[in-house]
Amino acid sequence: MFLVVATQTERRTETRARLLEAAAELFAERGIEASSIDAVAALAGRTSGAVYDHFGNKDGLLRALLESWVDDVSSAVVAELDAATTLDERLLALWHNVAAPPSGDGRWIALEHELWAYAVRHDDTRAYLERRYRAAWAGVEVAAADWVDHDTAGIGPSVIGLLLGLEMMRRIDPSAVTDDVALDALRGVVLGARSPARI
Amino acid sequence: MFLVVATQTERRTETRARLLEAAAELFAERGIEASSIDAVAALAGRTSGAVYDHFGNKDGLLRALLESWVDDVSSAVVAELDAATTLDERLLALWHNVAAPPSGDGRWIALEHELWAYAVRHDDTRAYLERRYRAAWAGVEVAAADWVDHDTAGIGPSVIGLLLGLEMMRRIDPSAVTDDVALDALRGVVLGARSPARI
DNA sequence: GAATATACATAGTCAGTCCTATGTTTCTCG
DNA sequence: CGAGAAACATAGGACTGACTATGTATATTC
Repeated sequence: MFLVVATQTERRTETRARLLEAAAELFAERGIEASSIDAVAALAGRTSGAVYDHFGNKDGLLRALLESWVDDVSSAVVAELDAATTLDERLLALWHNVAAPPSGDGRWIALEHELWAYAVRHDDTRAYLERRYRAAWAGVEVAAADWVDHDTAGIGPSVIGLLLGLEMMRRIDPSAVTDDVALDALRGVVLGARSPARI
Repeated sequence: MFLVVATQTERRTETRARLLEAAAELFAERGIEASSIDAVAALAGRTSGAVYDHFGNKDGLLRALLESWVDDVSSAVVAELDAATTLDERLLALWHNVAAPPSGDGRWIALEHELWAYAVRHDDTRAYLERRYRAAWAGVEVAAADWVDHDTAGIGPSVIGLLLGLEMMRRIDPSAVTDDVALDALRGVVLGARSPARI
């Protein structure tokens, strides 16, 4: 019951890819702790033995998934941002990448939430996620500096947090978070950042 | 090994309260699925038998916890909002109730996240959470209508989402989300809601 | 105050999970 | 082409968790 593939290296590479793909799918859909190694292996068309040979244990699988995944998303976002010219276009591009990701893989945001929930309870994963978010925050602040004419220092967490929070609300009731609602909120955070209260 | 309390009703009432308190504690700290019935019972000074006699199964325990919890938080928030007079004071009161809840129970936001994560995968709990959030959104919109002089329809999900999202970022790195950062973002969302882009 | 009901405790079942040890088939290399 | 290695598969151990069935001490009722 073995695949007949040209070389061992090819077979190993494909197995690794299938396992990571299956893990991403299941982790996003059912949650990390609720997904068993056997279920991941089965979805990949392999058995648990393959997982342990490749990743050692469940944590190794998660770690490998994160590594293979780091900037898939952010690079996709950057590409879309480059194509936009007005502020609203850019903000909408941001939101669409969260709410309705175009690039095949429409589950990354669910995986992001799952990862956050896992990380806040597991210190080593938390450290990893902290680096990741710091980079994302910095990326937002640098990009936003080109969009508006005031200081954008410190708005990274607000923008990323708003995007994730809006997605949470959208998962509760999609009709409550239209593009207009999201756009207004994002514009408010980016533009109103340092403006004094008007009331 | 039985408590000697006046009446059976009293004993039952106290046991129920202790079990719910323990469930809230563990669910918030370790997650719902990661908390065993035995652990909840042990923390409450009881055994699993008590849990099954009171709530039938684990889902019943969660359901009861939610019921007992519905507006504890929102009523606390409303009280603090009444004491505030300026917009910034109100927004800061909102944020502090999320970031550093004063009322004894500093875990409600973690429980809220845990509940959200659980609900998006369990339809019946999701239906419950939907009602809850709709009420919260409406509450925000009604309250905000008194704070600003423009239409606040539709900002409920943005404000709630921003609060939750900011708290997520704060859990990753507390120093990244200062009161000022949160206040700026909230002000932006509330004030800039329907204003046209200025750039 | 005996019979019954109540409020739990105790013991045990069954299924699921992570992981280890070992087997088997295919590939690789001299 | 034969020996060894590589890439998995298989079997099983040890544990945990939800849930059930039953036992027992306390309270209530007649």
